[in-house]
Amino acid sequence: MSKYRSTCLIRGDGGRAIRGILDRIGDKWTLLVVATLDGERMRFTELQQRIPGISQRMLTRTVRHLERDGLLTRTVHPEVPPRVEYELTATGRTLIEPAVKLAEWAVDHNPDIERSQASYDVKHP
Amino acid sequence: MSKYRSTCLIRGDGGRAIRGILDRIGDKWTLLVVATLDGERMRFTELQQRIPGISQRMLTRTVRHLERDGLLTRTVHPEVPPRVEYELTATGRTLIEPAVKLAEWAVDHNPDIERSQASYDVKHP
DNA sequence: CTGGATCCACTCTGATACTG
DNA sequence: CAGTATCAGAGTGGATCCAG
Repeated sequence: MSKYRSTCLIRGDGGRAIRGILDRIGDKWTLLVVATLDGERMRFTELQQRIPGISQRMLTRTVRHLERDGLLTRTVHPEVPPRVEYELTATGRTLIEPAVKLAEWAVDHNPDIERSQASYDVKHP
Repeated sequence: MSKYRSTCLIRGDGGRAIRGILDRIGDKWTLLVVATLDGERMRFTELQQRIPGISQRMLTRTVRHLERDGLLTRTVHPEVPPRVEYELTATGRTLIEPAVKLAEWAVDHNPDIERSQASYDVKHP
């Protein structure tokens, strides 16, 4: 038997809750944006510089989604040239803890997983 | 400042670790399969029945990926008709805890998020 | 500086039909 | 029973160009 009967939290309602959060953070950049904003207010360009590889388009899309979900605030300063600052909301900050748990799991088990993949691949040509 | 300086776990190496795990579990069915197998050995059809909406094709793909990653074992019994049983490995079981944390976060904050989305949508027609 | 608009390549998923 | 094969639709991400 399992120690985690709480898997009902994942399977409950046919998985709608977990599906919702994965739709939110399961994409390529969302968690990186959230982690980068952890504890700091930051403007668009700085955010882009701190996330290597993200394009303007994807950064725009990602912060828009996060703003819509209420996980960050977007502040436009009425200046020329424009200055826009992003900051996590209280709700957004609470996401960091479970996300870090997941990252810890990834770091801890990546070696095992990569070994398993390698051995699987030689057995299934 | 933030309580979670451990965000370096997410941002470290440019996000490769977190990207890896999201590629693994960020799809539509993987976490549901893992949660359904929690603590039980189960065969293909039973698994499919317990995960409403999953197609044969997607269940096959999902368990194959999980097998390759070493998160579950696939046991083929040499019988007719065939019987194939799936079971989480030790590594697979360790994934459940962080996944449940994420699901808890989703359940806790879904009301807030849905309210935020609704208010965002009326303001951005 | 911020980010909208467009185009394209690729992937993910589902439906359907077939098989040892 | 437990898959494989094929096809089509939707979504995602990247590159590029343009604008307030």
